[in-house]
Amino acid sequence: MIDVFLNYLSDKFILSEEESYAFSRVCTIKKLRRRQYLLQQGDVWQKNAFVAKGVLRTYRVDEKGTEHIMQFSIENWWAGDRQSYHSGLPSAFNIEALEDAEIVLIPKADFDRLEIEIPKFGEFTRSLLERSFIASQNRIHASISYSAEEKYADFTKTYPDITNRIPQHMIASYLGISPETLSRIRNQIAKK
Amino acid sequence: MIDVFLNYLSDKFILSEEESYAFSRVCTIKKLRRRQYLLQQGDVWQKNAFVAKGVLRTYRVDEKGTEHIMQFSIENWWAGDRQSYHSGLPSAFNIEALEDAEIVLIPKADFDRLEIEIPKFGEFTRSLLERSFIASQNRIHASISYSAEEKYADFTKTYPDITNRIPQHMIASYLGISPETLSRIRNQIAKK
DNA sequence: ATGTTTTCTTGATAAATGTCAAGAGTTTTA
DNA sequence: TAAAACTCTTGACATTTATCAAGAAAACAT
Repeated sequence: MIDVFLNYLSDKFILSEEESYAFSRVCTIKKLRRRQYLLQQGDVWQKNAFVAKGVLRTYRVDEKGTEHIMQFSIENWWAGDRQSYHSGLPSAFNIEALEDAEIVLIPKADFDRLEIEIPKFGEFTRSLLERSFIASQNRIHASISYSAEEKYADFTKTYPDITNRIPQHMIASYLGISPETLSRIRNQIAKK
Repeated sequence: MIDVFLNYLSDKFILSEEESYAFSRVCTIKKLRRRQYLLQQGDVWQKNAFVAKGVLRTYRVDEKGTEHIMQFSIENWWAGDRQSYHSGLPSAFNIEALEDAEIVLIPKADFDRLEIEIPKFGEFTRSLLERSFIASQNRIHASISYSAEEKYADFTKTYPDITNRIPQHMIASYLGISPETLSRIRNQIAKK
């Protein structure tokens, strides 16, 4: 499964054999069963997680016990909690596998070191962060501008690969609407 | 006004005199009157803008003509459009001064070069980006989890300096609620 | 200083969305 | 393979929020 990760990297920038080895040396594989947690609220997150297989959800639970999904991560995506990663404080998030999954883990210390030792890698993670930021700006725009129906249409268009792989009520949670409303929206669309 | 910018930088990392000079050489000052634009939809954004004085708003206009505010920028903050900056495509945003403002501008080419020539600066802009990303994650969390009243409480708590400096209906726009609803929420709060 | 524009409020009403509850269909688990 | 858990749908109703309209107050511009 480390191959999946090395292929991903070599697709993003030119990777020598030594560099490839430097990565493989610091990677560990974590296999998760469906419903199993990669991170639980209260734990400190000090690593980087690359999804080689499966689907994860990152979510928070509010005082009323309602879950709010911040992110889905599928193959070739990353998961984690940047806030806890940088602050060293306990995380407010849970990260859970929605399907059996295989995750490539790199400890923070190694990851941070490799970013410096392999400048192309540092540049890549920066551009990843830039794109993550832009994606989150787009999500904010959708959430303050769109109706529930428009939010759903935007989601399915932006993430077609995720749409059919996860329960509908989780898409509703991600969009900040109730599962019943989403069900009715889909019913409306089907009638058209 | 470049002093304000140089003070800001030297507060963030140790800045030698030569480095200080390197920055001042590439900066230009743009004075904006209230209502004047720093960026208009359709223009390509290829610079970095630091607010030395005043308040800016970054917003989009939808098909119905409704404005949606993505960001406010006050003294010691940055403004711009990262998407246009990196893609070279026309911006979907407008950036407008809400008060007379003074902006320090650095062309993209110079900025990108200084990030490399002065590694501490590159690290700083990266950490700025990390913090911007975390802030936008928090905004997403608020927007999918909170009621209109909670969103307003969260805003005033997170940005007390902005709250009293801009018209209420613009906070409503930023939060994705109608100005009437925000007015009623404030009325409720006042009664308690 | 005064006319103009902007901002905020309030009421009446409409529309969107949420909540609760029940049931059918599906998938998972033991 | 049967029971349990989960998922989705639908109806009835409640609540939240938006819209439209009008007027008062405040800020701005000449």
